[in-house]
Amino acid sequence: MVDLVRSPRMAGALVRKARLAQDLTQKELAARMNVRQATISKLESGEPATRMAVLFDALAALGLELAVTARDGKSGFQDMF
Amino acid sequence: MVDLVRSPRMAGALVRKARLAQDLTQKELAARMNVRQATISKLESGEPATRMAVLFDALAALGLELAVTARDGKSGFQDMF
DNA sequence: TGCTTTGATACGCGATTGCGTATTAACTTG
DNA sequence: CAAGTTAATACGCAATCGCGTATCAAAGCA
Repeated sequence: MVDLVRSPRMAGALVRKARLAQDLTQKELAARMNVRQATISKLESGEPATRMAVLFDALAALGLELAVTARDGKSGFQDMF
Repeated sequence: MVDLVRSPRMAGALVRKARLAQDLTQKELAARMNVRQATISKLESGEPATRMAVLFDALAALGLELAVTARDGKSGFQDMF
């Protein structure tokens, strides 16, 4: 299951999905990142003005990371093999 | 060549690399995204407080997108095959 | 040697962030 | 049912965004 992330909304949805999959509350995730629960709430809601750092911190706290791919798949992951 | 993006700095470096690979100036990329050249400059410098939307817009303007992967590679792209 | 292009940086501005703290609605559960 | 949990939302605050506009050094080129 590869999740594409093309927008703040998709990023928020993904963070929420990953958080729930790991049985974490917003408060617990927030604690790991040293941010407030309210910040997680906004991040998950897809707030476009959320700071980039918050997203990366959340992904790191969830054991995830992002990889860049070309939109048409013409390059990028090809090079893995 | 798989580019991992784990931080604002990596994101900035990647945007710059992709932009230059496409022979674009900061001004041209900025025009495509309807932001100022100065905003691109800050994005590429790795400013952590840059808005998420700016990053996604830049990637879209460059024909790129992000895919989520687990940090240990235990899941995610495995599912592609 | 100029002239242009590129990218970093600045000022004032309005908007919005995340913070600390707190409240509240919707659930869950004993 | 009462108590607790979870997540959305709010207020005042300091900080910083991106905007419009602009400047300037470095580099490229005529």
